[in-house]
Amino acid sequence: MVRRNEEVEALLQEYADLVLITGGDAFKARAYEKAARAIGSHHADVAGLDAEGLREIPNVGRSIADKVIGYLRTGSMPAVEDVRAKVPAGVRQLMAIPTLGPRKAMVLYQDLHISSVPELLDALHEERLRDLKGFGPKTEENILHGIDLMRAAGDRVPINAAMDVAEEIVAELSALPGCENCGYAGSLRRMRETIGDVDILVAAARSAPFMDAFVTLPGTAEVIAQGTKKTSVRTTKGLQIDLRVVPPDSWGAGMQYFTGSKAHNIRTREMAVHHKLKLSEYGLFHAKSGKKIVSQTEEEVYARLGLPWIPPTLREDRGEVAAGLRGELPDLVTEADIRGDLHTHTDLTDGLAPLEEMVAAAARRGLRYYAITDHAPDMAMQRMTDEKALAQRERVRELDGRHRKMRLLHGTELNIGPDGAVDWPQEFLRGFDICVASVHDHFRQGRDALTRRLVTACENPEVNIIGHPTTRIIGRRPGLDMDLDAVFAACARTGTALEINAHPDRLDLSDEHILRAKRYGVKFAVDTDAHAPLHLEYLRYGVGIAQRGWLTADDVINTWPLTRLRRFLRKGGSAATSS
DNA sequence: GCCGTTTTCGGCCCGACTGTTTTCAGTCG
Repeated sequence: MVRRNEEVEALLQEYADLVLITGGDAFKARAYEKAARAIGSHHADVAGLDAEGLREIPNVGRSIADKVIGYLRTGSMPAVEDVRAKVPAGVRQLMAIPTLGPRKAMVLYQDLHISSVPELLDALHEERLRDLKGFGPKTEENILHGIDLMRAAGDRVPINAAMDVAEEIVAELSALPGCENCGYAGSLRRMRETIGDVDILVAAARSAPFMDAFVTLPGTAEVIAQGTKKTSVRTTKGLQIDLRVVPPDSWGAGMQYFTGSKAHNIRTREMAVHHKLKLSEYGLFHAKSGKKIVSQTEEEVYARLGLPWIPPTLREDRGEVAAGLRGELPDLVTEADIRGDLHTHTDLTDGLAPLEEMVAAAARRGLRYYAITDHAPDMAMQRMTDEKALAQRERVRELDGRHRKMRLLHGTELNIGPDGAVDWPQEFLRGFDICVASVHDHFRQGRDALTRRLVTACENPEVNIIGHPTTRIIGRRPGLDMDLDAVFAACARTGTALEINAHPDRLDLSDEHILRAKRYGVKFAVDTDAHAPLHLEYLRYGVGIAQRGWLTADDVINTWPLTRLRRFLRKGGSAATSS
């Protein structure tokens, strides 16, 4: 079963938002936010905890523990229901618009009775916001821009949300008698950064039992269509899921077809036509006789077209077919290749778990090395100091060696200031094993200044990795406007790696940027940026994006043995060219 | 509402930026 933590997290976060919208105590809202975050990233399923167990989660006290227990028992939380009755759900949706917070959302609702994004757009076009206190022309512009950003993300969901649902359904359907094969296909299998709808494929002689089970799964809000070959539902969270059942011997052709992409399928079908064949979801057939040739596995289908099996993450019609024909498909990096995580946090700054817990979780995942990179002092809210960093280093050195197979690196995530300088003087930086450097503020400096800023950071001899290089937040904040080619060139020249941040809301760099950067000879680091042990699992999404960027293990520094990695970390050493 | 080598009350991640004001509220990280 899916953990109930996410649903409890969402509920507590909603309550926190509603407290703010209704002008309640900001500290109380903050308390609920912190509890929501802690529960969402707690390792154990809250459904299995009693009040005492819940209170062991940091930032969960008596009041919230009791509310959660009540909710898990009855399916409702009265405090939330009360405040929901006062504020329409749409008002909270307004807060999803960047630059629109709880106060402005409340003003819009109270003064203009606006409680949805379309109503807000109408009001904007009718210039009804002009008279509101605190709303000027720039506010209008920012709101319009924010709505555009949200629209661009459309109804797509982050990949981890889709993955959780898909894996749950695959597990359920796989357990049914008669299931020969079951898996997810579509953009999820291709590891796109966001997912529009989830495609599940089953191979079975009879489809009815699967269709019946599918529509009655918990979480199904609406059955959009139900047939013998295809059934579609919408979940309570609004995600559409299509289930297709194919005959057992059509499994391979079905997976190939439903995995896509559309452009890749057009390319492969053209090749079939060229060979006087016809490719469909049921198999590869002789065009004239209609006689089936192959259909059981993807490998067979590709082989009959003269191609090696093409990894799903490459199936975007970006040259994978031509590369396959030439026998030049890259040997893609896999999750198993990753030996270490080079960007992680603890509760010394904004992480949720103590150093010891993060390290233990990393060791359990079988990592061979692990870097702790808490925030640096220039991010004022994190309250980092020299003393804290040094004390942490001492603790890291003590812990190092306790996990026999995993070495620890002590690092930091520096802030790249407006001029490209970072938090600490060089001498202090030299004490770290590894330095990630990231942009956390001044996002709108202008293209030239931003480019110079990143290039300057690369040129710092102590900076090893540029963290979340564009700083985009998917669906919320566009990437920095800078000359990426200049930055990529600077990384290659200085021996600075670019991060592929695996957090599902970031996935930064994106696949297209990776493809571009690789041409400069840049090296990459696939990191989780974990703020809790559970986040270490995000690695798979980072690896997915790396694969979509055609990266091999050699391109990714945290697949390397530690000795080679250490050489790379001494910038100017020869590691970047040797292998 | 949570929390405690400043403890059971009184703090709570702090500072900067933006856009609106004309001294500051709201938003963000």
